[in-house]
Parts: sequence; C-alpha cells; structure tokens
Amino acid sequence: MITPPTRRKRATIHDVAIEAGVSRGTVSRVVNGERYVSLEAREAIESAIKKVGYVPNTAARNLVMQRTQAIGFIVHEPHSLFVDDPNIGNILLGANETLSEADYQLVCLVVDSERDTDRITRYLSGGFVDGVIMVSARENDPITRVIERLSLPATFVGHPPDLHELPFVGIDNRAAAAGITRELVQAGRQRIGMIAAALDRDSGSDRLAGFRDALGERFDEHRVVDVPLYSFRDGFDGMTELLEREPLIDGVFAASDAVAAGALDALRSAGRRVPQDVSVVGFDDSAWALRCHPPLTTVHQPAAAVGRRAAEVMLAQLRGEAVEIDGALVPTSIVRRSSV
Amino acid sequence: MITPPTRRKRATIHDVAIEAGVSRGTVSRVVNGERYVSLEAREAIESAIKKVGYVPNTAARNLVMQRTQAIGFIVHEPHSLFVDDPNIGNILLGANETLSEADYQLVCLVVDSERDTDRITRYLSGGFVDGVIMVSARENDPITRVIERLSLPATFVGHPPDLHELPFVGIDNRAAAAGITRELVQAGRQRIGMIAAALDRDSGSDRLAGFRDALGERFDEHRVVDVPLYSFRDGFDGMTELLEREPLIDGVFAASDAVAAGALDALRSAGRRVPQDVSVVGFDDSAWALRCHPPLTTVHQPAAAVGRRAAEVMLAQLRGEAVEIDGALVPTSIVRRSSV
DNA sequence: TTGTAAGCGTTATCAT
DNA sequence: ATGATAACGCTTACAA
Repeated sequence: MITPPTRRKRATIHDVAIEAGVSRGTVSRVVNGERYVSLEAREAIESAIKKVGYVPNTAARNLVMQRTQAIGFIVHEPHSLFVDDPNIGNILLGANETLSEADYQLVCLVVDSERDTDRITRYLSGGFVDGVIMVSARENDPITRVIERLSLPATFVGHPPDLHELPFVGIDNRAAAAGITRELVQAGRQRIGMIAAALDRDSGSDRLAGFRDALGERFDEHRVVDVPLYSFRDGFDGMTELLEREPLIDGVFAASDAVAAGALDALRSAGRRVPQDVSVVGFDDSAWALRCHPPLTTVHQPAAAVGRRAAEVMLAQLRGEAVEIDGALVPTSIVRRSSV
Repeated sequence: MITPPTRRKRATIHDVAIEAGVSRGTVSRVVNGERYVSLEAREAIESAIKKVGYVPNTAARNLVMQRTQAIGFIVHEPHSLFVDDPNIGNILLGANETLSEADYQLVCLVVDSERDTDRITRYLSGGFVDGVIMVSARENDPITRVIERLSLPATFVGHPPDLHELPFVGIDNRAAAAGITRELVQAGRQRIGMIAAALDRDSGSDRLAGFRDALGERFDEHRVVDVPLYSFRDGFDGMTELLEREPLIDGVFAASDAVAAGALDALRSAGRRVPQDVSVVGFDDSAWALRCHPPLTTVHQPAAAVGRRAAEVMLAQLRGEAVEIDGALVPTSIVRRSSV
C-alpha cells in the first residue's frame, strides 16, 4: 500500500530567478540556451535550477509559443487489426525515427470507439499537437473532417477516396498487386482467383484493380471472393468459398499475408498441395510470410520507409513548404519464396 | 502540389464574448456547462461560438487547471518486440478502454533510441500528461528515474527489480510458469527442458523460477538454455541448442508462444514429432499459439484485462486514493491444445 | 446572473 | 547583458 502520490509543487522560473538573484528573463534565456548571458549569471542560474529542481512547464511554453513540438499519430482501426497488423507498428517506428531526429515527439492516439472519436477531436482542437499523421482513415471519417476544419497540418497513410486536398503517402497497391499476380501467370497457372479484402479502403480496392489489370481478358469475376478484413480467419473462409466455387483453381492472390496464411490452412484441409496443385501469393511480406508452410511469395511493403516518408512530408508542411499531394509513393518489391 | 497549410488564426473566448456581447467569464461558464447562465446569454453565446468557429485552447486551460486529462502509455521495447508482441497492443487497447470511459486521453509514447529517452523526459516533465502507464520498463531505466523525480503518478506493467515504491500490475508469471510446466510432468515427460528468454526482466526470470518450482528435485540446469528475446528466431536457435545438449529431450517449456513457434520449427527440422516425441508448451496464448502445428498448449494471459487494471490503478491514484503496490495481479489460465 | 480582474508559467520586446 | 512588462487564452474568486 502506498500513500497517494504527494505531488510536490513544482518550481517555476520565478523561484529560480529569486534563488539566483536575477530576473525571469535571464533565466529563460539560459534555459533556452541563448547568447548574451554573462558567465557569472549563467552559473548562478544553473546551480539554482539544480537546487530548486526546476523543469520548464510546457503548457505555459506552448501557450506563448503556439506550438508543441508534438505530432499525433492516429490509428483508426478495429481492434484485431491493430494487434495483428505488423505494418502499423513499423510505420509508427519509422515515423518516430524521422520525427525524433527533428526533435518532435510522436504521440500515438488510438481510436477505438465512438467516445474516442469525440475525445480525439477535442485533443486535436486543443492544440496538443502541431500536426497529425493519420493511419488508415476510413471513407467519411469524422476525424478527417476535424482535421480539415482545423486546417491542421496532416499527412495520411493511404488515401481514402474523400481525401480531397490533403497530402498522403503510401505504396502503389495497384501496380504491386498487378506485379504479384503476374508471378502466378508466369508460373503457368490457368485458373487464377483472388481473395480480396477490405474493399472499403483504397488498399483493398486498389489491390483488386491491380489483379484485374494483370489478368486482362482472362479476369473472371466468378473467381474473386471478397472478405471484410485482412485477417487469417477471413483468409480461411475466403479460400473455402473459392474452392467451392472453383474446385480446379490453381492460383490464388490473397490480399495480404495474413489472408494467405488462412488460405493455406484451408487448402491443406481440402487436401491441396502448395505449390504443386495451387500457387498462392500474398501481400505485405509480414512475419506471416516466413512462418507459412511453404513460405510465401509476396510483395515486400517497406512499412518503416512509409512511416519515415510520412514524417518527412509532415515536417515539410510544418516548415511551410509546399508539398505534392501524392508525391510520396514508396516503391515495393517482390520476394520470391516457395509458394508459387 | 498543395500550398502550405494556411493556419487561420483561431478564435478565442474573447472573440466569442464580443460577438455575443457578454463577458469572457460568461462564455467560459457556458463552455464548461456551468449553471447560472441565463437562457438568453447561453443562446447568444452558443451561436456566437458556432459563428466564429471557437474551440477552446487546451494549452491555456491546462496551464490554469494544472492538469491535462491525458495519460502517457510508454512503450520501451526493442523494435522487433513492439511489432511482434500482441500483448502490448492488447494492453494498450484495454487501458484505452478504461481511460476513455473516465474521459482521459491515452497517448502512447514509444521509446526507441537514446534521443527518444531525452525527449520523453522533457515531455513528461513538461506537464503534457497527468500520469503514465509504463510497459516493460527495464532494470535501471532512466525513465523510471524521471518518473520518481517528478513524483508523477505512475503504474507499471510488470515489476522491474528496482521499482521500489511504485505500483505495478501484471500476472503471476512464476505461478503460471509452474502450472504450465506441470502439464509436461503430468503428461509423463521425463527429460524436460526450458527455453528461457529475457532474463533481464521480471517476466523472464519469474518464468524460469516457476519452471524450477514445478520440477523441484528433477530440475536440471543443463536442460535450460537462455536466449535474449521473446522471439521466433531465438526460439529456433534455443531449441537447436537444447537438442544438441540433450538429444533425448521429450518436453520443453518455451518462455513465450513466439519462442515455442520457433522451437517447433527447429524440432521439425530435426525430425522430431510433436507431441509424439516431444511435448512443447508456450506462454501468452497469442496468435502464434493457434497458428502453430500442432496448436500450442499455453498460458492464457489476459492482456486487455491487464491494461484495464493498469488504467484503474492509475485513475485511483489520480483521485488521490491509496493503492496497493501490487494489489493487481490478474489471474491466468491454462489452455490445452494438442502440443502436449 | 454577470462582469472584473487576478493569476497560471512562459517567451519576447523593449528600454536600459 | 539584463530587467520590466506585456502578451498567450483560459478559469475562477469576488463583486456587483
């Protein structure tokens, strides 16, 4: 049992000034490392600071400076995805890296309920952050509206369709999907299907579009099943359905590695061998890809690089530079393993 | 290309007051929903607020109120773990849920480099948050010191050895480890080993202690290998070494599911069958557990509940209530699947 | 019920 | 080089 934390009153610049026998202005100058302070004063102040245990109050500083040196990183995802999707973590880490170098604090805000939306709105309005990086906004997202209303500097990862004038970064899902689909074609597969997922977001619909692009004439709507989430479970279910619709299927593009992993399980249950009977490819090159049997041929998505890029675009805006709305598509690559 | 975001000057209470023809005090009362405002004034103010697009400036409010309604959630982990470990995400979600109900904003801060440590220190000192929930502090963690120095209300998840008077929540790793080890014993395994991980943190060393407890006389130091991280890779390597040391091993307790998954792979490579030749158990009941072949018998760790509990302890402190230092061990359970 | 005014802890512009 | 002093936008006694 511990007693309620005694929150000792914090020392202010005023206290330091008195202790050191100078004015508050001089203390402020020392604290902010400005020139034009006598060695004498500086030393007196520094020891005073130590003595009274002074730490600057950022709320006050923010108030007068009108900035916070903090950037919000908003994750608007259903539970399962935040936990499952390694990309988000890597984007976060990448963004943090770049922001950190520029001496900005990244604060990650997760939106998980109706309540959260309201609170985040207040948080953003309240001037806690100088800008936001928004991951996986949905179409018609209330938070997007707030950002617009506040004209808060923002960078989106991915581009929901109703993102009019706001800059975004991301990968070219469509081209990458076409590329990975061609792996199936080049392997000589004849009846190629797709487990499409998350069609309500750009990444999902773009991947489907890319699949279609690659197949051209040979595209067959009957061979694509769509599932709500990029999840293992949905992959399993999707594959099961695909198998029902087209038992002779011999190639499948799963919209993500997690989906592919589920598909692999379903295929195994149905007695199909991979890659002998059917080839499967994924998307993301996440931890799933290596863990599967056989390991997946997939699209490598440089999540950390995307995060860094998002941070750079953010910083550019903060510096008042003009930025390309979509000048930041990060290139992907294909990694070939044994599932084709 | 978009032009630099024109940050239009934000309306203040003052503007609203003028627009509505009342004093700032009255506006403030309306904004904070206090009583004793005439209907007339209230209506005038509300429409004025709408008209000028007023949103309160939280920095100013914080300054005068000396609180922020925000709680920091500090993740101090090496890269790989943050991305790999589903527990952290679930703890975060659980904490957010409880905090959200109490109208607190959870802000997640990731510490990933030396620089970050300094910046977080400033951030915490700066009064951006009213308290912190600290996940996976290390022994002798500089951030722990800062928290102590500021006497900032805090709750730790897990308890690094040098956490003297600060409250923590968590699971009873030692008892749980003993329990899961007994599954191996009860299955009649004779040569039981352990892949211990992360011995520099309490969870790691407690799990080892529990293993030892369960085995008693039969504990054999030779059969435990220790690896640095709770990772798939380390699990693979650890199992490989264990096999070298003790080829006839027939039961292994892996310190986490990720480690167990790696171990399973190594076992497969070595031509051992699970569970016929060797039983393996994990810890966490994470997504790994189900994904393994065979699925893992493991300790179910209620991560979201831990997060909620941490948040409750935090809120209690904020209310000035006395809290038990370790009054919050969340119970675990064993989930039996087919790896034993 | 409403207005007035004194802070909250900084930074920044002046003189000096 | 340093000290006053005026903001910054808000809450909150206290008066009216």
